[in-house]
Amino acid sequence: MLQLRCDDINADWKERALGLRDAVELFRGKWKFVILKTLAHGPLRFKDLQEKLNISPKVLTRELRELEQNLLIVRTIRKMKQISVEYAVTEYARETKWILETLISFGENHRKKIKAQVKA
Amino acid sequence: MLQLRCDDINADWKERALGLRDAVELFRGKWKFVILKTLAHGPLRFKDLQEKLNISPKVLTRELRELEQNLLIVRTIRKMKQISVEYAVTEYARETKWILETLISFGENHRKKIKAQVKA
DNA sequence: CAGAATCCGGTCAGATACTG
DNA sequence: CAGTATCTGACCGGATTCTG
Repeated sequence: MLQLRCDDINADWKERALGLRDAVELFRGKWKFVILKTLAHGPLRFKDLQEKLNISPKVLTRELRELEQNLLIVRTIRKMKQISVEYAVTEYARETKWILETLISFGENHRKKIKAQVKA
Repeated sequence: MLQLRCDDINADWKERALGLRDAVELFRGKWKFVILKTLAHGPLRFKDLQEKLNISPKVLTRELRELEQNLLIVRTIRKMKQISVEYAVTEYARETKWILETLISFGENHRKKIKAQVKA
């Protein structure tokens, strides 16, 4: 929790900034969106993801953990001859699709605007 | 531009991921939202911002530059006895308010969901 | 005043090698 | 197979000092 000073009349939106950060962090970084999209076609194992995305195991592990903690994917272990771990998107992840779409279209428009400005 | 492999049927959303990144980066970090909110009350000089936010000059400079490049603020130099540089939010910044609000409320809901899950 | 330069500790993405 | 361990180099936020 951020410590606020007495003369700080902005306490309310400093709290709101935390909500913003949560949302931003959720889809931040190079991989989260890509992983979600890849799993949208159907569940995949660790190895499959690694090969499809060309990502190092350490990074993949961390990204998967974060997505799991945010309830966007589920991790299920299958005891075969060889251990197999399957990752799948959750219903909640599908419910978040709208905000992803919102962000993407906003981002694309924004990019256009910046480009136009640079030329002008 | 990302290089895509032949077997890659996902070229379209790899491009869309760029839009997402633009949007996410726009309000990322510790300061951008706070600066925008602070300037929403009216233009301020570098020094004012520095004192209000208790931020180091290097970081403040970088954040202001990024916001300026993204057309969210404008920088105007006033030649007084002492040089004075004023920063103000743009109309475009006001137009982006809706997406900030969207992200914030989504983030707050998400936070609640995660907390509830942890307890359960 | 507005910032640039420098130094710092921490985190991040990635490559690589190794383990149960 | 599904990761962990280790090391790297880049970047981030910050403190401090210096300059036009």
